[in-house]
Amino acid sequence: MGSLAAPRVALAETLRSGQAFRWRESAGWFHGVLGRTAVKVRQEGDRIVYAVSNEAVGAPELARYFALDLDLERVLRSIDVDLQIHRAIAATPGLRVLRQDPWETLGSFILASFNNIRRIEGMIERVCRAYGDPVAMNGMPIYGFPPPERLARASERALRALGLGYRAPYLRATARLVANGRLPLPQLEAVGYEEARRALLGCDGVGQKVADCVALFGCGKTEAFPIDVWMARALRYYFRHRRISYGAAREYARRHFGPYAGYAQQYLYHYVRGRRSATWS
DNA sequence: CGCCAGGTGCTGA
DNA sequence: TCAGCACATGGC
Repeated sequence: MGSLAAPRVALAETLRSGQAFRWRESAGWFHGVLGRTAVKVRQEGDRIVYAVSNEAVGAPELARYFALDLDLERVLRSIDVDLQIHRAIAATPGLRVLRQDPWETLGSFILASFNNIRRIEGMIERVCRAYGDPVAMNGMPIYGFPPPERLARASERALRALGLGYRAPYLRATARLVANGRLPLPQLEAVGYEEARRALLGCDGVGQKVADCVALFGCGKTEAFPIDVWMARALRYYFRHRRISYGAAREYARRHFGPYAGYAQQYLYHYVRGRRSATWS
């Protein structure tokens, strides 16, 4: 058991904000897996208390995962540029953008397309149980996200049997691309947003939105601004009835919010989704 | 039951 | 470049 300083973090909202799909809440703890390590976390005021199944994950790894090195106050000041985002920040001031494993993020968001979060969680859970490595903590079995080599060898039929639907061949094809080294995922953190985005767009089942999600949540590109149906609703605040292409909206957002547009995106997403039946005329 | 979900790929203008 | 369409599945 350990703990680390996490000033003004909103742990539960962050883990439930649709960027990670594997955290489960039970008896006051959030249980998850980082690599081959089972992890449970809980917020106590300005600290994150944690326990791990092995020493591969400790305070440095968790600080990185939760982006605790980032000065959130400064980031929020930089994106707080209009009334809508101001309200979104005020609603959940400790929301954070996680730094997740690029492969798990890529595979997960391929499954997430044109889907709902509840079902996404179930699909990923079944993929992990079928192909992932088991890790255990307190006798509770948890399975890690399968390495690309494992999914590259899975048959489309077997993946479909897990309820992945038409996304099964996409996941398999992209796993092959990564396993063959033709998509150098670990290198994408070091290149610029545009280059990372271009590389990701070469994957089967990856369009603009998924590429932006992976760039933001898995490659550290804080300027990435993924636009799903909820974000399209939030963007009506800026565009009203005007029809606007994905690319034009994304570029507007990057100019409007700056280098941390991705944080603005996460705040707006969480805010709009929380008011799902609100009147945005 | 019908509608919706953190969209993508393909086609035809 | 862009609109229109099919696509699996299950939650609500």
